[in-house]
Amino acid sequence: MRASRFFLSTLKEAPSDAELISHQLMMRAGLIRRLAGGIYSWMPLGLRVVRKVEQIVREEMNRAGALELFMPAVQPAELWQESGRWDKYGPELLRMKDRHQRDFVIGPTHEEVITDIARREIRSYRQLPVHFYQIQTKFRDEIRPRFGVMRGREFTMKDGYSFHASYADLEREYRNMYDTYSRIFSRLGLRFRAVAADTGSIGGTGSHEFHVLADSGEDAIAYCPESDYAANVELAEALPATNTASPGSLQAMEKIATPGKTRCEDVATQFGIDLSSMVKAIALVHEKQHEKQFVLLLLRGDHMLNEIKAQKIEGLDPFRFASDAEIEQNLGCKPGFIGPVGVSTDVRVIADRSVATLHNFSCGANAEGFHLRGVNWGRDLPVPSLVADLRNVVDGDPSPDGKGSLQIQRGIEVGHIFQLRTKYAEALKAGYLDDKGKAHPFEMGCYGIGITRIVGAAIEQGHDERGIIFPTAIAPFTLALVPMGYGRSESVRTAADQLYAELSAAGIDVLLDDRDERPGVLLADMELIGVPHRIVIGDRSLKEGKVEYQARGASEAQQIALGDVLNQMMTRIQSQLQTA
RNA sequence: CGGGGUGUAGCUCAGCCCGGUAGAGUACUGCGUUCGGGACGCAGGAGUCGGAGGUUCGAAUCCUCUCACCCCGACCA
Repeated sequence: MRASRFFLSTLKEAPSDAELISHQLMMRAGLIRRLAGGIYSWMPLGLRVVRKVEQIVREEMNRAGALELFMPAVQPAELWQESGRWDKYGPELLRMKDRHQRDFVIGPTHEEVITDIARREIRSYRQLPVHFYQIQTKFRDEIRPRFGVMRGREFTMKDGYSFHASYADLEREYRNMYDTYSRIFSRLGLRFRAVAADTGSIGGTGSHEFHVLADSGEDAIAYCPESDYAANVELAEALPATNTASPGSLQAMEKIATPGKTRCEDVATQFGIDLSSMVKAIALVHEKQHEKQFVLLLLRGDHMLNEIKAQKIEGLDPFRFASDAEIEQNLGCKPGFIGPVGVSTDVRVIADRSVATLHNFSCGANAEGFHLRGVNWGRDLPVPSLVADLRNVVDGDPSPDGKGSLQIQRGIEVGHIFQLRTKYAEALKAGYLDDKGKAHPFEMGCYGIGITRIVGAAIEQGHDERGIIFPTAIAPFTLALVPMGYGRSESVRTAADQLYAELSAAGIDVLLDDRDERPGVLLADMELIGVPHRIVIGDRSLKEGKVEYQARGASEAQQIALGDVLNQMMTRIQSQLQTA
């Protein structure tokens, strides 16, 4: 491609509403343009990246035996009502009516449609297993779309669904997909990690997420460097403390005035104690039909509540945070000073494992402006009715597999695989006949990859002060030819044209920057848009029959003889595109 | 949904407090010089001042309503 005939539209400054670095760079490089909140156009340059990602995904899915199809983005409400998600999905599901006032949705996912296809098409165990996938536009009406393409409302996703006659076969395909995904992200040139995940609202049992590692990631991953344990912190178990050291001497419980100190940090500072000997009480209300139960969850001051873990506690699902009025009514005190000491037996108290082993701790006194210190279980308050794992793991916690300690790293979720089992097959009555003529629901798996999010994630992972550094596999152009004075120097033009023809003929995605701009502009643009390989052609080195090569992100350029360019570039590029 | 903020040229922003008919940088067009790291000079084009209503002789500026976008909040004990 010649830059003079392409559409490069770079900006010196990013729009002020772009906060994430990848979003800013995508705007500056002219990869995307915003149409509405969370909705973006892919410009020609950006589309090239998307297509390369799609192509790799497609190749690996096909290689793994999955079959591509293409389902409608617009889906009738009936299917969603049948699966029960018309009511369950909430406002994220974009609904609309057609001219006959019939309800439709713009698909945020396609379990219903694919299951409908399967129940119509698949009758016999002999047709199984089968795995269908598509690369489609999805729409999820996020409350707060942000971060550009990373958390947009409209996005492209590869979603695949597999159907099996047995759980064992589903497990086989699940492992197959685990391996396929690992291969895909390796080929894309991304640093990633597969982690055990919560199955979330979609249901089912086994589940892994694939995260691109980046500090700006929205998810936290707990992993153990000494083993291969890795899980989303939502899921990672916080083990009970092992060092049940003797309490030493028990202090007397005292009530101390702490006016205005509503936060654990403030109280710990006043008391001159560590945050880890504070106990914070989180007031919840469990409400289900006529039941209404006021609950206090106890956590150490330095720990965070894990709502997913709490949800799983018997008798807590569903819960919500208590209102100020409910707190006063049950504890006789404003939030900020509440605690577990002296509460009515109507209040259910659940303690985190790390709280249950504390001695001489401090907490709210259930009196405005007062906290207690020197509190001890059994003496000052009853041992909690339930001790559970309620908190997020933190850096340095023991690994659940018992092999060392955990570290926390941030990641961007770009892939997710699920064992759905028979959830949708049962809801939509989709099944097959076995060799005895007996009917069974399908065992299903579902496998997603966020295609457009990958572009953002790759930039989060690869950039510097000059712009994007794309991995070779997904760069919009693989190699930039930058002539110094294309319009002025006959020899430069000849050499550039010849190299362009040669490299293009060899199948390399070359961008010849023949624009009539000053050298600084050309170089800056090629760096901004993230072309990983660059050859500068100028009269200076051309006199010695040489050009300059520099990898994006490398600190120095090197001279290459004109005749060696093709070979050297082929070798370099090929080595970076090696399949995992 | 609750709180805060911002809407002025394609982009970044000033002007608003204190009303007098719109500016800078960048980008764009033409000419000239320049040309291995986002050049310079001259000349130009470009804005319903988010929208509606009101106050006023006069509104980007003051008032009311409205729309859009952004940020924070859903971990607070």
